[in-house]
Amino acid sequence: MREPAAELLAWYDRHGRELPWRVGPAARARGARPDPYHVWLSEVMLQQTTAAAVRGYFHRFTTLWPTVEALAAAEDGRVMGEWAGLGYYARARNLLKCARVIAEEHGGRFPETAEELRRLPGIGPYTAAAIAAIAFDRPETVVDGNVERVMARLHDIRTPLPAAKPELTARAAEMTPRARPGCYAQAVMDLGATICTPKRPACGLCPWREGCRGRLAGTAPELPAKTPKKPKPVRHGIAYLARRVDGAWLLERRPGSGLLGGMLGWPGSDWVEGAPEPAPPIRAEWHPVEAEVRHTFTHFHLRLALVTALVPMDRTPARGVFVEPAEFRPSDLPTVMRKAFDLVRER
DNA sequence: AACTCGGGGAC
DNA sequence: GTCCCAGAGTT
Repeated sequence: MREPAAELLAWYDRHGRELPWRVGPAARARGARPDPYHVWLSEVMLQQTTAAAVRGYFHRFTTLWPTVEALAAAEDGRVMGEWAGLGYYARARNLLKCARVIAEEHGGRFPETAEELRRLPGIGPYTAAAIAAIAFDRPETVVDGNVERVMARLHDIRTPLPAAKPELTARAAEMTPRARPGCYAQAVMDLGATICTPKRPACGLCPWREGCRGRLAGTAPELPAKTPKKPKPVRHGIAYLARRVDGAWLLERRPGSGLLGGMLGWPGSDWVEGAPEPAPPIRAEWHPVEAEVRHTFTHFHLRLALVTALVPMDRTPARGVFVEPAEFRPSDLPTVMRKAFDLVRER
């Protein structure tokens, strides 16, 4: 049998997924390389996000902003609006920061080494290695959730995450080939996404089944072990959806850091575990809405009460700004805010 | 090392 | 409902 890396690359050439940010086998054979801008953009979008969710966003971003310079020149609110719904909004803020550093300090070209890439906003150990390997053919080792799972099973490593991370990284590095490191990185991740899945792995189809110690020991489906996570508390809040008589909606740009940072939203109370303190953003006759918005964030469940009001033209809000119907795009809202709008719009 | 930070699909 | 996902930044 061939080296494991060669075995996996052969599997990848036959079974690798076709994705918009990838260069296919035929083009690669002609010497084509992926655009580093596309690699970077896709890798940031793919952080903790499935390929299926990224597809449409990747297409819209590359259409609106074909180069990193074009993205660097975009307005913040426009980029945040296009990112709306994809989640983890710090990624979008750092995406813009990074684009502007690349445009202004690097002449519009991405650095080619993982070490240099790592210093840029929003590029951590994984993304730096991924860009260096995929875009610049550097023999870097990428370690994402897929690689951790594959390595834990292949080597039957039963230490729970995150403590097992250094060992998993070391194992992954040992196996990384000098040839085609970008393809190899994507191959391991494809293996994790399609064969070595979290539940019910398809070991019978796996190119590494012969040497897999986890499969032989019967531990594979349970690996990697993880330290138990805390239960999510329930927080409560009130959102105020004010409509002016001309149809404008009262919206607020959220602070540039923290939850939903930099995104557009409805003014409201703090979100707390007890009873929320009312905080109407404008003097008006508020009407409660029967239904509430339920939404789950990374570390808490939210139940959001909604109130609405119709306000006259001459009244000034204490918080937020009125946005005319012509310039209001519900798709600019993060999901929890869009849910609130959808509930109120129907009434 | 532990938290914070979204959203959707699979189960 | 829980778990997972091509993780990074902060404390």
